[in-house]
Amino acid sequence: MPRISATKQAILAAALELGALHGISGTTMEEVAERAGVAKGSVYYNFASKDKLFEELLTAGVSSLSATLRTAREQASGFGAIEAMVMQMLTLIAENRALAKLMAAEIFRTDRVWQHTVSGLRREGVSEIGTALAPLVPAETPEATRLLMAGGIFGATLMGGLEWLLFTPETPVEDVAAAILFTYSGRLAQ
Amino acid sequence: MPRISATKQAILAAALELGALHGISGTTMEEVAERAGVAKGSVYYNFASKDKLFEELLTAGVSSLSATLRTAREQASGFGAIEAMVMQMLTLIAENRALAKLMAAEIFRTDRVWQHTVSGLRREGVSEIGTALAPLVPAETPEATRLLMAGGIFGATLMGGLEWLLFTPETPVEDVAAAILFTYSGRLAQ
DNA sequence: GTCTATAAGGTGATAGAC
DNA sequence: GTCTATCACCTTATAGAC
Repeated sequence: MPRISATKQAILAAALELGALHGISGTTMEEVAERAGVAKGSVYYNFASKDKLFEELLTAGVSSLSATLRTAREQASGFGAIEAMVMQMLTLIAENRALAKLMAAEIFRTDRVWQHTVSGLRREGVSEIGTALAPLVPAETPEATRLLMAGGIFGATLMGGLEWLLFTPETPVEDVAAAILFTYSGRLAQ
Repeated sequence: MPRISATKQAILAAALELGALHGISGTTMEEVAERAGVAKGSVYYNFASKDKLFEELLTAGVSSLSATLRTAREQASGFGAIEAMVMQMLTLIAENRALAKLMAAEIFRTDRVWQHTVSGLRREGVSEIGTALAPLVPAETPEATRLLMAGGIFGATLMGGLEWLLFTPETPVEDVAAAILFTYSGRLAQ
């Protein structure tokens, strides 16, 4: 017995697809209703407001990313943890392409009601990577510096992942991960 | 004698600040006019439409980034070119914080009239970095792989730069560049 | 639970006086 | 060149029938 009705699920799916396409501000509740195959009144029966609707979508995405990164980190050690996190994050992006686009567009917004939610995405993602970096950087490295590095790895994976899906989607995920990880091998700086 | 009137400049400045704060869709022409200290009619006298207004803003930003990266690349060689590009891109982001936020939010949009403009930002940025990478990667590396790496470096710098400005703006730009570049030293993977 | 109809307010854009 | 006034439309949200 699903605790989420078919209608609610259809609305969420419609909102996700449209939001990825036109952004959240660019998506209207009318369009969402039409795409979900229900009337606008039904959308408002299931979600109190447009903000609540998208917040639910984003919250689910944040949880999903956090859990994925944490699991990847715990299943490997040393630099292997970074490798696993990059790989798993790329897989997640590929599986939830629309959600990834939606979140990428919102990630630096500071004026939304769900700001806390999306900000949590970056913070949790970056801090998971930061934790994995701790044993890999010199002992005297300040935490802020480590978080900047983590932000860089997070950003590289996100940008690389979206570029991959937009321009060369036929490339296997392993190759994309390998390309990003190659930059950390030290062979560029030789 | 400026070829751009004071009014036009005030409107562009207002649109930039508001756009960085609320996004482009979230910014109204009424607000832009108010902040610029002119009437809405004057905004429309200077810009044919809201789209044209923001397109002008974004176009200027793209040119600026492209020029900066090209200059940085040409003034150094080998890995030094990557170092210079990261450093100059961070400097540019710091100097044009609002523009950087505006562009970051639009960079993966595919449905806007200025899509071509913003898409050009990423493409030109990534391809400049890709050019600098050519002598640094194994000879048999496909171009697509090299561009994925370049996208990663671009994404790392953008994300690192925005995190820097949002959370630890007192950190000197050199330290931020050093943190990002450290990840390419190979010392993480040892 | 889902629908239709409508309210209430905002938005991009234009006309025409000055 | 800049202003005020206004249009036509769109958007979120709600009321009430079924």
